[in-house]
Order: sequence, then C-alpha cells, then structure tokens
Amino acid sequence: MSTADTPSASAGRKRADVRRNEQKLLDAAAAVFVRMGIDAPVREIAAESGLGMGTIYRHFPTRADLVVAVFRHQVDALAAAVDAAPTAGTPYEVLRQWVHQFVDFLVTKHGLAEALHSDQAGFESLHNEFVERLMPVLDQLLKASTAAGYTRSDVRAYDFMLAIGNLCIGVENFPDYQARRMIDLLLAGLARTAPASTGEEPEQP
Amino acid sequence: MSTADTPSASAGRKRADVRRNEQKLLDAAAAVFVRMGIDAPVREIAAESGLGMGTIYRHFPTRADLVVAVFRHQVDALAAAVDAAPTAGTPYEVLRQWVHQFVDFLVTKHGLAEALHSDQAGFESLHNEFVERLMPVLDQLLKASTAAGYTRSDVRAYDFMLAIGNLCIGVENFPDYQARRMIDLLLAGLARTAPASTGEEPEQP
DNA sequence: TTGAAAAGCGGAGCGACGCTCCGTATCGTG
DNA sequence: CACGATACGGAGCGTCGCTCCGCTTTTCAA
Repeated sequence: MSTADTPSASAGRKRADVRRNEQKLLDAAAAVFVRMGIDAPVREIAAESGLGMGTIYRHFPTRADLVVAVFRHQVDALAAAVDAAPTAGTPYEVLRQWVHQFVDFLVTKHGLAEALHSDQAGFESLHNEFVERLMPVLDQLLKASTAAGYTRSDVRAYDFMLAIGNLCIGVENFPDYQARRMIDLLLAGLARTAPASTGEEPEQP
Repeated sequence: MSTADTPSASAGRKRADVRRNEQKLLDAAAAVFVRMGIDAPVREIAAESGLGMGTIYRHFPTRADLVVAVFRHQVDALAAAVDAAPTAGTPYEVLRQWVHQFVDFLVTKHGLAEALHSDQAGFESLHNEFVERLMPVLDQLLKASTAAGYTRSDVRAYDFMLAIGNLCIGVENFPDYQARRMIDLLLAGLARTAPASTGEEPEQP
C-alpha cells in the first residue's frame, strides 16, 4: 500500500467513459475547491461535474483521495522544484526559498493546511501523501544546509515539515495573522547561531 | 459585547435549578472532554449530565461557549501565572517558561489547539476568548524580554500566540510529531542573535 | 449486426452531527 | 394552595460523508 496503487493515472486500459468521467471529476473538484475551499461538500462536486455521487466514490474511495488526486501535479512540481534550483545561493537560502514555495502552495488552497492535520477519519491519506512526497525533499535540503554549517543538526525534517504546515493554518480565517513572519521566525531559529546569552538546546523531555 | 456578558458565573439571582443545572453541565462537559476530546457530540454531554439538549443550548448558545466556560478557570490561571513568576530568571527565560505552560495546557486538552483555529462557525468565540485573555500577558512578557535586549522587536504577540497554538496541532493524531521541539525552534528564532552568515530580516511582503 | 454479460452509473437512503422549537414540568411567590 | 413565570426535554430539521442496488451503457463474440 505504499508504492503503486493510485486509483487515478492511466493504469490498465479501462472503459472509455471511465477515463472521461475521472477527468470530469478532477476538473470539477478543482473548480469547486477554488470556489468553496477543500471542505466543499461532495454533493457540490457531483453537481458541478454533472455526475452522481456513486461515481465519485467509485473513483475516489474517500474525499481525501480526491483532494490528493487534484493536487498531485502541484505536489510533484514542488518535489521537483528542488532540482531546478534556479537562483541557487547558499544551501540555507535554497532551503528558505523552497519553504516559501511550500507556503505559497498551502495558503492558496483554502483549507488545505487545516485538512493536512485534521483528525477527520480518512484524511490520513492526505497527510501521508504530503509526507511521502515532500519530506524526502525537505530532508535533503536540510541535510545540505546543515552539512555546510548553516543550520543546526537537531531538527528532523518531519517535525519541520509539519511545523510549516501548521503555521499556515488560519491564514484566511484570521486575516490579522501573519503566517509568513512566523515561518521566517522558525527559519531563523533553524539557522545555526552563535549561542549567546540564555539557555539553549533544552533537552529536557 | 466585550466586557461583561458571560452567560455563566453567578450573575443576578436566578432560579435554584438553573444554577444547579449549569454546574451539572460544566462538570459533565469537563468529564466528557477528558474522555472524548473537545469535539465530543453535544448529545454525549447531555447524556452525561442527565439533562436535555435544550438545556445545554439555553445556557451556552453554542458548543464553543461551553468549551470556553469549561476552561475559563485554567485560562485565568495561565493569565495569572505571569505574576507569580516563581523561578524568575532572565525575562527571556520567564517568557520561555510561560510559553511552555501554555503548551502544556493546550496539548492536554484533546483537540483544543485544533478548535482554536477552526473555521467552524461559532468557534470564533473560543479564539477570541483566548486572544483577549492571554495575548496581553504574552505581549507583556515579550516586551519585557525585548526591552532587556534578549529578543527581537519585530514580532507581534498576536502572531506569536497563534503560532504557538498552531504548532501544537496534531500532537495526538501524529505521535511522531514533536511539537515541543518546534516550539523551542520558534523561541530560538525569537532570541536576538548575532546575525552571522546568511540573509536575515526578510522584509519583502 | 446483434444481444447478452460485464462494467459502470445515479441518487435515495443511512447514521451522525449541530442546533431549534414548543408542549410540558417545575419553581417560587401571594 | 394556586397560578404565572420560568426552564426543561427531546423529537425534528437541515446538512454532512458515505453506501447500496436497480438501471443504463459499453463491449465483444457470434
């Protein structure tokens, strides 16, 4: 259940209408997600697509699977962005830029950050998808920056990734909340700093 | 609608059963919240209290109001903890300790951090309660630490408080996530540091 | 071309949720 | 005690995610 069981994609040849409907569903879902956010009712997507709810659930066993499918391309792009590395500076700078790309992605999908860490049943697949695809990338960036001496070595990519996602929660519900500043604060904390005055490295459980 | 419209508390003299039932509801809600988390169905609380749902909603117009009422004492304690200041060290250390107390509170109430930033209708009151009671405290701690030269001055208490709450989201759903470490990372980013190598103070919008 | 089996589709329906509404029970005062 | 004011209870409403099965469409051998 980890490598290849994607219900979408062009697997073995299927009936023509099946492929057509799957595309219809993805398009409709994308449109509805933009209009109403990730939490839009499934019925709404059914209406938008002109198909029935049974069809949705046959293609995507749960709402989360539909969300995953809709954003898969963009997640892939994010994972690939690390290789492109257009404006490479220090490894820390590269890391920082990737993080901000990640944030850009999260905050433009209404409710995605919230859903990523939801305890709603079925949404673990969303969480898993993101972790599996993006954590290796972040881990690589982190290790590179640490190896070059720019960042501390005691931060796990997993924690850091969830933290970034978490900090994006609420951007639209609380317009006064400046998530980006807090992301920068976290990044500043990550930077290796000449530990000056007070207690650092608090290792007590 | 900001100062004194608390539906609970012992306002004007009411019928005896009303006061009795309000206490029953608070007790039942507290028990159910511990057992099933903040998101427990209202019906469950009604069952636990032995009262009807109508009674709940007459006392607390929305679920969020009930949550607020249940935790009001602990929020007050948290707000007061800053004056006690038992193990005072540097202002930064005091700030850090208070933050960790706040985190202790959040992570022991299953689902509270999530609810705090939920877009669910009616939950703004929960958010507001926390902001109104605790942000002044945090602001004071922050200003003190900054004035003493321990922390940067460009971080707003509001952002910082939401960030802390956000970082606590998912602790129980994702046991591998070490929220505390990320809180410490944020605190490290807050500390005034001899800015060494790479780009800091990113002020681009 | 045809016709029946295989495959897919649609939407009524289920259980759970937050919250409302109003007939009924309880309180407390004259 | 009696009666008006007050509060209670829980059936019921609208909405949600998701399921189930009778019906339609596609496919392909004859």
